[in-house]
Amino acid sequence: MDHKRVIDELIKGKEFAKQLRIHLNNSTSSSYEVQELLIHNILNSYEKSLSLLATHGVHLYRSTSHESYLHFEKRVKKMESQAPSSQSPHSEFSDLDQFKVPSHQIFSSKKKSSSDESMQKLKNIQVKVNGDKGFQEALDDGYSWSKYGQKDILGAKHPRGYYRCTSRQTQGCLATKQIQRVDDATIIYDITYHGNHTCKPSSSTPQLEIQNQPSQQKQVLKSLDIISTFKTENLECPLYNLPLT
DNA sequence: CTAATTTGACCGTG
DNA sequence: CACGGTCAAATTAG
Repeated sequence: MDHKRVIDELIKGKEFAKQLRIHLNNSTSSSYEVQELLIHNILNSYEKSLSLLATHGVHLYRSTSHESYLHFEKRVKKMESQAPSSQSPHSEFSDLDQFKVPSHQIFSSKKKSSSDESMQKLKNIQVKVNGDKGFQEALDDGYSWSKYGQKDILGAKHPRGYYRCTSRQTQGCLATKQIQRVDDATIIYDITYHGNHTCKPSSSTPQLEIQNQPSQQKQVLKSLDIISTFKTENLECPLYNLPLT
């Protein structure tokens, strides 16, 4: 249920913010990286919440770089102006019920549903990574991916890599992801997941998950190599009911 | 040798 | 028509 997910995300964000406050009040034991991680996670919670609210590809909110938090207010305004329908910029999230639209209704409200393919979920998951080890983990997140393309993106220094699940042939798994290095100084990769895996994770590397419980301190502190990897949720995808060749 | 990646062409979308 | 995503031939890795 999207309602619950949004609330979970916002709770996460709140917890991250609390942790950040603790870290800021205790500057001796707090590294810059941890602080940045917490900020990053807070923003991620917002982004996830917003993309949940912008349900089902009707409106997609994408963040493009870690600079997002530097221009956070600008971005918020932009997002608000892009936000669907009549939500006030200051609408409380406790008003979530107003966004709780049955999914079939959302689908039917889509203007051009050219094919079921356009219903595919898009998940923008920004993974911040330290060093080469982290890069490997960003590539190898529990599934096996094969690269099928690479593209230079206009403003970006680094090209974007396009990967698809290797079990596309065998299991018809249509999951896809993009990895883009965002910055030189702190090595950040923007990873966008499309669709869900219908296959099982094949790699020995377990998928990192962030639990839905509010207490995630250990998880956060553990993830200095992969600063944040969010669980690829099992959003149902109508595409997978289609016959596969 | 086969499998995976690279890379320019192609193509749809805004 | 430019940009971003995908295809597929060529090339490299295993």
